[in-house]
Amino acid sequence: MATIKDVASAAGVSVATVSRVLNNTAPVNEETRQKIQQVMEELAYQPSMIARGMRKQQSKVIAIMVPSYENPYHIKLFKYIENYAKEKGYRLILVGMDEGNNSEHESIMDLMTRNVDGIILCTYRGNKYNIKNILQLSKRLPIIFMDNFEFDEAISSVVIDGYKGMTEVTKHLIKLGHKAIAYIDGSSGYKVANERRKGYEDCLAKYNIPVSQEYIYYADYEIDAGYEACKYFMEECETKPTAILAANDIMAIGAIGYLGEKGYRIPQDVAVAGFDDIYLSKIIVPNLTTYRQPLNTIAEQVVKMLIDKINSPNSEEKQVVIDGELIVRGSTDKRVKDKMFPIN
Amino acid sequence: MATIKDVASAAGVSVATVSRVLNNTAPVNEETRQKIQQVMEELAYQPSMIARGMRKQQSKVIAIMVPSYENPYHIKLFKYIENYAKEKGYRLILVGMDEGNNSEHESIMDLMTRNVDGIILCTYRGNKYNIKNILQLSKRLPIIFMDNFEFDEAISSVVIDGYKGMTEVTKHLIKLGHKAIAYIDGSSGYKVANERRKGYEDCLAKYNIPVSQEYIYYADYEIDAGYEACKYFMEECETKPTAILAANDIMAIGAIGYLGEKGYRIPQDVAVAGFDDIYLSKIIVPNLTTYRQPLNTIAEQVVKMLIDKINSPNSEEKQVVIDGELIVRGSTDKRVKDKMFPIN
DNA sequence: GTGAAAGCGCTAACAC
DNA sequence: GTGTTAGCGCTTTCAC
Repeated sequence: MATIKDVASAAGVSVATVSRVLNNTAPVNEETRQKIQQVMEELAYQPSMIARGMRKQQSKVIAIMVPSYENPYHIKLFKYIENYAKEKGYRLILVGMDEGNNSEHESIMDLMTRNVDGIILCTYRGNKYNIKNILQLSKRLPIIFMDNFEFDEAISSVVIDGYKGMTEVTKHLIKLGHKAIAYIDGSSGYKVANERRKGYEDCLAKYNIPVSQEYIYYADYEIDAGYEACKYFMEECETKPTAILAANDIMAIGAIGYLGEKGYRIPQDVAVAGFDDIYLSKIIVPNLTTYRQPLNTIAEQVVKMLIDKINSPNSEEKQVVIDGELIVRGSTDKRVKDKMFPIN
Repeated sequence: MATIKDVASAAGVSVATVSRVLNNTAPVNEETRQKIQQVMEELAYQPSMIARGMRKQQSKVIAIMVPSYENPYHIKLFKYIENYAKEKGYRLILVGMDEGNNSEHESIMDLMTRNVDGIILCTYRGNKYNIKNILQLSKRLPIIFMDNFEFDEAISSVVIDGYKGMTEVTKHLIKLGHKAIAYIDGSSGYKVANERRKGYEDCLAKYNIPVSQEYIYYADYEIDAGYEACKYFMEECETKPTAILAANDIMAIGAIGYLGEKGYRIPQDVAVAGFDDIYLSKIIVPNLTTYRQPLNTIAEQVVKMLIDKINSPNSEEKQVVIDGELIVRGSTDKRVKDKMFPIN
């Protein structure tokens, strides 16, 4: 790779001048500029982002940390965020937290040694001690949380309104006549999961349906857990539920897998609903009723907030809550026909 | 972030000595070493990878370029490769080529400005002109191709034996009694796609089944195309096929989506098979017959080859071909029962 | 309008 | 066994 020095000497000017035309940072004689540009062409010169970053102490890259690569929800989110970030001149790097034993804290430190300008933290699953640590880090490195876990201190976050969303889905099930509605919880103990479950519980209560602990299975957002949860409901519960609601789509799909294997009809025997609206919801048969997260809006918002924070580190922290939308499909309402195409 | 200079002055030594204990590059007095390590602890010092990379002209990061983020196949591959790379001290960055109009060439240039040490090119879809360009780049930056497109020159690549694989799947269908077997092609024109299709064609020929152009639909590896292809076969072909074979799983799943919508029974009315064995194959009902790519082996191989190439840039290029395995499931053989769990 | 030079954080000669 | 120094490729004062 040609360096700025190569360009300078080939053009018979100093590196400073080359830098000036590169960055439009000071007026340069038109002729000289032409000459320099021409040389840059010839040498196929590309400025080293590394050197530039080192000098300016910023890299124009941001990282997004997700719990795992397996859930299409996060991959899709990554894609949207990458698009918005690109528009603003930032590259994105994806960090999955499922493999190895790296804690969020370690990963963030690692990212800092690579000069990332900011981080989008998509799920925090560490312990209380680590939370303190991360909050500490967030004083030095802009971080936007997408997990609204309970804090003493204010942090910047953008989340969907899980309480409201789950209330809507539950209501939908109740309106359909269900009373025995089981719930597959997410990673219990964190606010996102708690909020969603509370939406379910409060909605039941509102319609005078008792909330039974037997009908709540504490899982981890993964597909296999959805399968296991459903197995538990159908094989262990005194009265089998007529509807199963999961804290995310992927677990709902696990549940559908179990029901399919055992020959239950969906939704006639058991209705199933999820949360997220990943594309699998339209692939699975029957199509999955769910609560759509407007990923595009979320992505736009989160990128905007992060970049604002990068540009003015001392601006105050703010919380943004975004609304989703109930999507009714065949897994709860048999009148709705499956319609896969187009998927996107 | 504390710098090496901070550590040095806090420990009362020179930066060189600190660097020595950091890299174990020369003997250091035990007491001094202790002192330095203690100071590093206190300051939570982490060496800047950027500065180190700048100095050593290498970043310890490799990039993997994939056609899109939508196909779980590539995401899974990314995950495996990331694991092996991590073992060797490399970080991975993921670059999807589907959005925006960046060519492979531009993306590679961009990556070079960020000092990536090597690239895994998972699919090449540019034109002939660009191929020359990329081959040129591969002289300066180690690249391993996972697409075995036709070249004059030798390049390093690791690919699965698509010809053999597709032959096996086709044979399986024929053994089941099918004669009207339609084929959904991948991105036609590239060797991977051509090889797979040829496997299908040659196998038909071997069993004296005429190869009909009507039964070949040229698609693009995406799910929607699989749906469209199937629609074409079932609505336009004079004699409807009794089996549909797709160049990858995601298209097979698109086809299943169409068949499901229209009420065809699988495999009784139409059998469907794919290629890859992504996890969706076990989620879809009925489970998909496919040809399993041993991603773990592939990942290990590709990382090894890339790192070898990084370490000795002038070693000769080599091609590695890996075998897969036919996986028979309910989408072709109704005796095989669906079994989703565990998914991984 | 342009050049010389310092410096971002690190490693590696080279000297002692 | 340790310190001094040059330099990776760039940006940015500060002179002129």
